[in-house]
Amino acid sequence: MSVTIKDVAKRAGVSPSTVSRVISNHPRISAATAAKVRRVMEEIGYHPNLAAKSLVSKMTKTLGLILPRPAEELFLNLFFSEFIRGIVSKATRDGYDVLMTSGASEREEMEAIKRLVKGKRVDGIVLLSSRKEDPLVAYLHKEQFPFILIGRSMDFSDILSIDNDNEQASYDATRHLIELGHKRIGFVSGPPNLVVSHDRLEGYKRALKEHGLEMRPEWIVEGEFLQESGYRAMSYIMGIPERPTALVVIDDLVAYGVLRGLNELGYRVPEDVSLISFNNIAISALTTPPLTSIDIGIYQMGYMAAQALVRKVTTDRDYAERIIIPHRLELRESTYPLK
Amino acid sequence: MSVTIKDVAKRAGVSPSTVSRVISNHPRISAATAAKVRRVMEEIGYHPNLAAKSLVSKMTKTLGLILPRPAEELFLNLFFSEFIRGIVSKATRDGYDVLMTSGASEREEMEAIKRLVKGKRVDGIVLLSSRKEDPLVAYLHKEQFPFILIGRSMDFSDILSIDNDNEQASYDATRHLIELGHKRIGFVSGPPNLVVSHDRLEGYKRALKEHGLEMRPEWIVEGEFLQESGYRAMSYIMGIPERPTALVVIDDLVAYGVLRGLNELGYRVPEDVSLISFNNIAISALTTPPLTSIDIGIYQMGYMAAQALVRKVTTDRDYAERIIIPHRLELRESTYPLK
DNA sequence: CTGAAAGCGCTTACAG
DNA sequence: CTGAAAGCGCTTACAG
Repeated sequence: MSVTIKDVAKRAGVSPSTVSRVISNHPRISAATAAKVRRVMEEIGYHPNLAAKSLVSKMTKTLGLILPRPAEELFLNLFFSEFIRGIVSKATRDGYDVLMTSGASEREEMEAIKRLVKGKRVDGIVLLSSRKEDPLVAYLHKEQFPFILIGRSMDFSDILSIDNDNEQASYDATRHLIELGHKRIGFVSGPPNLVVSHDRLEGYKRALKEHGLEMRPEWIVEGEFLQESGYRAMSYIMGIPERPTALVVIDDLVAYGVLRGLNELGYRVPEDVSLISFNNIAISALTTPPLTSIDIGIYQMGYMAAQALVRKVTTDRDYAERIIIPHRLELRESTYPLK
Repeated sequence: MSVTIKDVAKRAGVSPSTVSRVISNHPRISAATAAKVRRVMEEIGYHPNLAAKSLVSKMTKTLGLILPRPAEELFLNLFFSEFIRGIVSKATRDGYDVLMTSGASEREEMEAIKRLVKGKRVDGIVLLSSRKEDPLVAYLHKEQFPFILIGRSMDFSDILSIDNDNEQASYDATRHLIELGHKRIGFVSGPPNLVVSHDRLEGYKRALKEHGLEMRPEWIVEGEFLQESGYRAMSYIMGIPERPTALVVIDDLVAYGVLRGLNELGYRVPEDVSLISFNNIAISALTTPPLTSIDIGIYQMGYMAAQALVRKVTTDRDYAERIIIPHRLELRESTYPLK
């Protein structure tokens, strides 16, 4: 009923094999034949059936993407679309589509991934999560299925991953405050079990140490990637006798909560407290005052992830690497020289 | 090399046909046979090859999603992830995956869609755009390929689509301001060629008319779905001798710009100007003051879109309908009784 | 440079 | 209730 390779062959007066070879640009096809076949394909509107193609070629030209579960999505949600755009742009450009699935629980997630892998649904997988002892990572690693991890694995060192240098980024953020003359600098962190929280905290500590500044445990608060978390941290941290004059905040959304908290307590930003945060999502330019933020190149991360995964999928050799996306300080009005 | 239906058959001592029937829950299979086959499948880790399955069944169990082009994405970007979540959740629950593609230009977009349709890559398509005279809509309509449009088509009345009642939503927003005692109410709109701008403007007009209030052309400003657009509108609209005391704004992000503009001009919200907007995206609760906004049920729209499309794909009969997602006023601090 | 044939891993009438 | 056979639309050694 729909147009197949046989219809083209018949009409062009060649065999199906030849049509197939024209499609795949086989070198040993005469220019004349190729031209004729192509003309016929155009005429009768032929499009290859991808299922048939992938059944025999074992390639799907598809990249799989596991959506983070709602509970974990909070952090990702705000730059998710940017990230997706990066992945899909590059994938499409390279001739790949992107297939998304999700699972409501860890078990469902695992089933979804098995379906993709065992069902030969995709050629490679992008993993947005980087939990400790992640079972998805362990599974894909064991199966030797091509995948790329966004973030950093704490369990395996030989997997393809893409990340920022979060330690250095946080060092740079802290140094920026130090250069403005701040001596008492606090850190509003995220969940302590996430690698990104850990790395950013380390960078902060190193910057203080290298500049001979004091680091007090009470200046460091852990929390969630939620604005409420930043909000709540303020009533605590601003009640300390020698309170910080500047804060490094794990994420823009958290910084937004910090901003609200400070406002309510009667502090002004940046006059009373300077604020620098991470991720540079859309809202950071929109707050009052606009937030100085470390841009982590979200779109680029998606784009590069697709690029690296396609390369891994198409080249034979074992390919494990850690790709680092550069960060950049976006200076806005929330940071201010200490008076 | 990978486990196929034949391996299962051999090991279970039945024919491949029988295994296939067990997988598809064919009614005339004895319970004993089914149990035995299932056990073997479990034992040797069998997963059906989806390409083979879809080659013969003509079903892909996949929904296609065309990403909006960057240029048009501005409006969608902020609730895009929410929408995707809705689609993917429901699709996954119904056993469908979601395939995303994009095209950098209109031509590329059309090619992408043809590839999905002709290549039998997906069973149905979700279209996020609803431009006037949209060639994608026209193509899918002509091909009779199952699809659902987010928004409203101006060209065809017989296509499956999902939308808000934007006219009524805007009526409700305006009436809210009227009930607070406002008499001079302005409207900050979006691009005039978008259906959504048109519908919301109409609702605003109807509310004013029904309540016997004056409607002045200079109180209506058209623009883009950008915060700069709202920002710029303020220097104009607040310079009018009899300026509005309240504004209906087409989108939260635009309202954010309005807020900034009013701040700079020395007006306070809501004391000097009340503000209500649409979409209730994440940032609307985070502004100062938080914005009263019409929630349009973005997640639900995605969820219902997937549901309706799956139904259309799985049922034979011709199925064209306009689904309306209810809206809801989320009252926050940007609207205020007129003093 | 091109064709005939086998096969990828499934499903589904047809027959029993 | 179950099996043998044909076929979905491609690709790819093999042979010429």
